[in-house]
Amino acid sequence: MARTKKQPPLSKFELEIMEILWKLGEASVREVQEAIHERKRPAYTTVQTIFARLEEKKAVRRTRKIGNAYLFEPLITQRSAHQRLIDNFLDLFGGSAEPVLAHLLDTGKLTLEDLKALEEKERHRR
Amino acid sequence: MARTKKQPPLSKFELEIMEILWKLGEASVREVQEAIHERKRPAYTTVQTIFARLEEKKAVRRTRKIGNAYLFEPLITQRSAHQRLIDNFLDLFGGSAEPVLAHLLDTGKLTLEDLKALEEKERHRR
DNA sequence: AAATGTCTACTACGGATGTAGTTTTTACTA
DNA sequence: TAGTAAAAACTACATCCGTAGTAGACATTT
Repeated sequence: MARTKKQPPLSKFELEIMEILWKLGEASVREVQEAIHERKRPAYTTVQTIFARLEEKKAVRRTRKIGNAYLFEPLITQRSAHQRLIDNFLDLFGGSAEPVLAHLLDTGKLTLEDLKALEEKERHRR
Repeated sequence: MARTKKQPPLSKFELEIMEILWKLGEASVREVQEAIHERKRPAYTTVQTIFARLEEKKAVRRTRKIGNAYLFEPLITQRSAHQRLIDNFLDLFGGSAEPVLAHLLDTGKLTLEDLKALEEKERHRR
């Protein structure tokens, strides 16, 4: 079958940028940079570099130019990116979710109540 | 309080080596290298390098020498390493497990039955 | 049009990681 | 004890990532 070119993974910071872009829909480097909480706001050119890398990775593309700045939009969905992240992570644990869940329960990160709530939601979803 | 020195994270490959070492308990570089399925078995010196890095990270230590080879043993538990991995991962999703779980359910990686089974186990565990 | 501000494009750099070659040491063997 | 095999120790290197500086282009404002 026609394989869709496999996307390279996004790094933590690249993902943060994408999260903002998914929220804004279309934005300039400046807008994204300023959307980052000032405590952790990196230099403008740092964000620019990330955009360049996201472009290479085909995760975003330039749409149009406003003044002398480009606007960008996502080329991948939040859902697919998250999916990829989760899959990669699960791979570390042999590919199945169960051991991870067990761990979450074991450490109290997930409670019986959480489980029940999820179950309820799941039941309604279908 | 007396802080226990924070361990640096383990990379994917470092973790794979650790998994083998946890299973073997105490082993030489050679033993670990040969325990890797030949399809993905790296050069002996590659494994050696990883052991050196794991030593730096205080994840393993040399115990004794057999012939001219050292034996190594884990200094950290599998549990703690997994915990760290999971925590780091959850950070990507805002620190809580719920969105990840939702995703797993959404994509069928986790079913209602899985949830119920987990719930049962959890109930018994306490 | 000249000055000023803002943006893009390019370059850089250190640490982490996967990967392995080369040199030196060590231990067993003939 | 000299030779050889195996391991240790050291060195190397490309790629990714976070981080940002600098030079040159372009747009907006006097």
